[in-house]
Amino acid sequence: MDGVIQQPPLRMPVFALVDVNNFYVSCERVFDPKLDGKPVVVLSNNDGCAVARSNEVKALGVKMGTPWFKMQDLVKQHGIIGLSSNYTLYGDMSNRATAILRNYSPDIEVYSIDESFLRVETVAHLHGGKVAMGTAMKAQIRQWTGLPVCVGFGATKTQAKFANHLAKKHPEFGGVCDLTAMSNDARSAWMSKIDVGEVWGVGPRIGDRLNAMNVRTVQDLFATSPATLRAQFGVVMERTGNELRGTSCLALEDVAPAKKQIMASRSFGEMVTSLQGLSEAVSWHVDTAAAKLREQASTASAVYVFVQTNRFRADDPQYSGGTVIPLRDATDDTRELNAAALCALKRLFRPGYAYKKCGIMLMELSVKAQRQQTLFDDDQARTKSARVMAVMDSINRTWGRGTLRSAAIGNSQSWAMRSEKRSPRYTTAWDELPVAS
DNA sequence: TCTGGGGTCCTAGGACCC
DNA sequence: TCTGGGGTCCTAGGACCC
Repeated sequence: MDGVIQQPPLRMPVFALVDVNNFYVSCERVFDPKLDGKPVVVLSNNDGCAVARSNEVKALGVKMGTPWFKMQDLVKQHGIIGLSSNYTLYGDMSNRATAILRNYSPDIEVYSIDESFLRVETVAHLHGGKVAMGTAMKAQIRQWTGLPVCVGFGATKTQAKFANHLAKKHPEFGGVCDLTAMSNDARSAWMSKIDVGEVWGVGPRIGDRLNAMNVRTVQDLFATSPATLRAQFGVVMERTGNELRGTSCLALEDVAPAKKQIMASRSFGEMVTSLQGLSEAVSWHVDTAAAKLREQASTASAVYVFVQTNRFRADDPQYSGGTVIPLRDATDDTRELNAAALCALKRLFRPGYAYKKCGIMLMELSVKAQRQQTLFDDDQARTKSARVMAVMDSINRTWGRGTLRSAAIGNSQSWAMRSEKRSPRYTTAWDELPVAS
């Protein structure tokens, strides 16, 4: 009607969860089609554990986190292919998939490297409905990046997660499942078939306790009263139950909140026994974490450092320790953070141990622009520090991390992690581009 | 020989204050 | 012999997520 402002109808929220199947393995397969149909695992740093498994490997019963050396029998029997993780490649592929999703809905939360939530209630009709929209996203991501995804729709994030699980595990959905379009009977039937441990927010511990209460399936949890969940498990599980029943409690976080702490740590490729070796590794971690700190325009007021021996070698003498150094002034200067970290390390270090791992955490972060001035502030020094850091970040952005780094890190890096089976950085390094022949 | 790394939130309990 | 009540802040530990 002319002259009348039409109020949009109030719509209940609808969330979509788009998730790449076996993400790391799928990235590898995009560039090496010979991996298709073969059992493939991608290994954690140091080529330690399986962190991604192809369906063929899952079918062999290999669990997430299984150490590579413990699956050598299966590797020989079934020809499992193990690849070192290539986070540069995965990060770039993730950005490409996310860019496509942004064209479908402006309300998007990039939840992890391989999953995004979207609010779709105001845009799904543009694509002919939710399932049609999901199918279109799936096809476009496949065509433009080569990655396979599944899509789940629900009235809440927890429901969307569940719908995504159905889409992934049950071929009859064709990779796209809309829980909001199901009849109550159909929904309960599916929920009755799935283990309660699959619900988002139910981990191994709570899963066991729920089982002990005879809550075994998703439907059982659906039917458990909020009061019971509150009394037995607390507010988080109460919320999970409400979400499962369709009351949205978890909002879409379309702007990522700044991190409250930033951590960097690694196991060593070889054991480290000297203070010098540990110092180099700690400085390396400070470089990494401080770059992230500046990226989110924060400063840190404390640095935590920890060291550990190899807890899996029961016969070796064991030692682990950590300590926090508070800083007088909040800072984002790598050099100041590093000085504090090395001071902490000197306190922690005990000779005579074979160290396996160390790490640092930047804590008590605050927004740089709101930094508290202190009595002894030296503005000139601050400005100079900011310039040095800006140059360092800019060089490292262009030429790759570690191009310009603290001298404290050294060049030998005997502690560096193993990564012997890494694929090329096909999309981000000129000299590693794929070649068509 | 070989066992990942990076986060968040909640709760309970103690210290301390008035 | 009797021994308050309410509140905040901090920390450690436990649970979860990918």
